[in-house]
Formats: sequence, C-alpha cells, structure tokens
Amino acid sequence: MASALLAWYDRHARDLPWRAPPGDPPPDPGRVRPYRVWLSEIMLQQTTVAAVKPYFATFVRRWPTVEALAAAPEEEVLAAWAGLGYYSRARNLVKCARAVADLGGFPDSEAGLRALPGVGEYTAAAIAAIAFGRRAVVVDANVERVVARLFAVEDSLPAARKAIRAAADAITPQTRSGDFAQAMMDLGSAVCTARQPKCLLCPLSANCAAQRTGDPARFPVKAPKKAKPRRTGTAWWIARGGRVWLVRRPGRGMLGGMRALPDDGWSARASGDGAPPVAGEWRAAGAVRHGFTHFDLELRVMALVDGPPPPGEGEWWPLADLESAGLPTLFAKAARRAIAR
DNA sequence: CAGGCGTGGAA
DNA sequence: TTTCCAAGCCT
Repeated sequence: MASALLAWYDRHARDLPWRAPPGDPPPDPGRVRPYRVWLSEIMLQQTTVAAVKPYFATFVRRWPTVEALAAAPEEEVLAAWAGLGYYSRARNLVKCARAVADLGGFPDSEAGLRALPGVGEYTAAAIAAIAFGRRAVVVDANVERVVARLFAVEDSLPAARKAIRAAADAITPQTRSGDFAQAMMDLGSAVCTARQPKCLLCPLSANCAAQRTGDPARFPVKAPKKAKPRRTGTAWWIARGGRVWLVRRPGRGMLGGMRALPDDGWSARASGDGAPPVAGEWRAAGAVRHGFTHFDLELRVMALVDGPPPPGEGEWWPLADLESAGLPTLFAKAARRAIAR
C-alpha cells in the first residue's frame, strides 16, 4: 500500500508553502526547514490549509527563524495570531520557540520534540518524519479516517485509536515516511474525504475493506456528540475622542492573553451578568452570534460615548488602528457592530 | 478519558 | 439555518 500511495503522491502532491516537493528533500543551508515545518504543523492543528496560508506567510516574513520568533514579545505574536483561533497554540508557540533557541535548534528525535510545549504525539511524529526524515507513525484525523476505512474498523472513536494507530504503524514504510504521512493527509483531504469519498480516484481502493462494504462513508464510526449549550453575554464598547477602551484577557482560558473588549463575564459563567462596568447612558448597538467549540454565544454590544475608563487595566486604542489591535474574531465582530451603529 | 479550547467553509 | 468538521494539545 505504501508504494501505491507514494506513487500517487509523486503525481498529485499539493504544492504548499511549507512543503518540500516529493522525493529527496532539497538542501537546507539556512537550517530553517524544521522551523517552517514546526510552525506550519502548529498552525494546522484543527485548522484548514486555506486558513493557515496567509498567517504562515505573515509569520515567516516577520520572523524568518525560530531565534527571531523567540526574541519577539508575546503580545506581538498573539496579535499576529488573532483570528486563527485556539490561542493556547500561540502562547505555546512563543514558549516553544524560546526553548528551542535555548537548545540551539530543534531536537531531531520524536521524543525530544514531544517534550516541547504545544507538541503532542501527532506533531512530534510529523516533524520527525517531515523535517528530519525519521521513520515515525503520523496519525491525524485524516490518517484515522483512511486507516479506519482501509481496515473497516467497526469500533468507534475514540476507543478505536489504539487499533488504528497499530494499523497505521503496520503500513508506514521504513523510508520516505514523511512523504507517506503527507500523502495520507493529502489523500484524506482530496479523495478519502469525510462525507463523499471519491473511491474511483483512490490509489488504495483495491485494498480498501470499507470500499468493499459499499458504504465507505460509514467509517470511521464515531460516538454521538453532545448538544452545544447556548450562552448570552454583553461586551462594552466605550469610545472617547476617536479611541476605544480595550483590555487584555487573563493569560489562560477562553481567548487567553488576547486583547479584547471589556465584557460581563460570559466566558467564566453560564452567562454574563449584564452589569455595566461604569454608570452612564448606555445604548444597545445590537448583537453578534459566535460559535465556540463547546457552546454558542449571543453577545450583545452596549455602547457608551465619552465614557470614563472602567476600573482595572486597559488602554485607549485608536479606532483608525483597530485592525492592528489583534482582536479575536468574536470581538472584531462586536467592534464592527458597534461602529456600524 | 472527557472536556476545554476558535474559526470559517462546506453540505 | 444548522450541523459537521479541519494537519490536536493540555489538564
């Protein structure tokens, strides 16, 4: 199966900014390949290629090496990450860059990589295989799906993880395991897709147990999901002299460390308390809806013109530079709503 | 091991 | 409109 898949990859590999072409990797005189592979892998965690591309371009232009990134203030990295989501990745990105700079470079073993902040089992294997040519078993959601179908795994996820990993190990070749991993991911992305797999285009269809069942999309079997609760909350838009009051959120938890509008505590409780931070003539500026991983939020936006700053830390941010404030998407939406009113 | 943790695009 | 999902990690 590996040789069939690699032959397919040699013809159909996607051309991606962080990726070397199939086959022997080109020289890396600046020794930036591990950095670019690591950066792309962190950005790609639970995130689509299309969403990552512009962020990857911005990051490598602004911080071309891991040493440059290690020297950057965390606030600047968080602001550059704004909109990409899962902000603990950005906080760990900075920690990891500093650890790697202290080490004098990226570890080249799976175990060494696994010890870095933000690098789990998948990412350690991916970097070891793709950047360092090590034989590693790379299992992401694509590989899980492809393997579950190849072997028609009836056990449901996540219980089937162990068996799927063992099967992935069994089909991972000793050489070109980086290409093999990327080939599995490209296959999962373009051919062996979650909803309507294109088995007629698949180089492995003759070996696929799920294809023989006639209903390959049934795999992988998954446990039913829980319903998402809904929350409501309020964000406070306090404007004064062409500026707006922004705060920085606590360093962990929802949108941790990110610049934000003040709010009524919806992220810490089932819903916000709606209590304004200062007295004044508040007016309703509308509401925005935003879906998080584990709840849906309706965020009302209340505006106060020429208000005093609320108690606590914060800063008056120029409205003309709001794009560069690094607001997460939720608060960027709320800001647009406030400005539109 | 389950739950917290973003976002945008496709169906 | 709603649901599902995409190169997961950490606690």
